[in-house]
Amino acid sequence: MKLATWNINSLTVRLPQVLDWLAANPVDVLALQELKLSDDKFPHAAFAAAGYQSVCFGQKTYNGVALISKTPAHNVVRNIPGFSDGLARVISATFVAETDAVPATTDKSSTGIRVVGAYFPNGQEPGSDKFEYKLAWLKGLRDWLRTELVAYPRLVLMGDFNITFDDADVWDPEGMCDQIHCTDEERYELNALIALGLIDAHRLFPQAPKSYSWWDYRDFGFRRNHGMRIDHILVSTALKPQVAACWIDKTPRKNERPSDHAPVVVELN
DNA sequence: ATGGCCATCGCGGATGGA
Repeated sequence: MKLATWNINSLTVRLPQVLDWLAANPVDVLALQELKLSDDKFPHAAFAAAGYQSVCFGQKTYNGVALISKTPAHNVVRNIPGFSDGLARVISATFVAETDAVPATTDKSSTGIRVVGAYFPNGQEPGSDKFEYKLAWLKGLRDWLRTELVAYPRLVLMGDFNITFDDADVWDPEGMCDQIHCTDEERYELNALIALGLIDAHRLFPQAPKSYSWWDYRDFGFRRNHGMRIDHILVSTALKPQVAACWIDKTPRKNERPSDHAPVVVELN
């Protein structure tokens, strides 16, 4: 089973690139972030024509998330139950791989994989109202995931986290020290998610140094590899033995009018 | 360097992103 996450920074602009990428990289589930469109504008038909189903949680202009999949999404949940949020940031569902097809009556929590696709708040600047919202949202996510992991031991949390783990995820650690995505408060919350029983799939494998998932549009950021690794795939401890590979696909960042983020992919046996 | 780029809304320039 292959899963991927990609912040596409407007599905209206990037739909052709997403379809091209899926054609070249068939995956079982693709989590998208920053759709920047409302549900009534979501291109279900275009994905269906490419052989994919889709469930979305859209929002006009900002945010918006979706799960694109080969097999149906079961038990779809939008946002974080228990955390009041007016923004469309999280969509979750259970998926059973085509090869693992089971009768419809079977409990999918035992054979399927629970996928949580999330667009974490940016936070803008430490100390700002948006930063406080980011920390509150992270706490809400953590409290909810603690019980989700009990209900769904086979769980993948993936998306645009807008947080780096440490200096290895940052092209300019000195310049970004205590800046947004790199503060101790954000990293504390990220490690608190890890402490729930989640593992960074990227670091289960040897990776090229300076592997990033986002590069600033300004100042030739991609060409100079001035980036950060802020898009992550975390797998639950129960899934860890099945993780076969994890990589960042920089190819679409070389497109014309690219998203500033690259897709991250994980392969499960 | 109070910046650079990009998307949105909407038609100028502010806001948000990261």
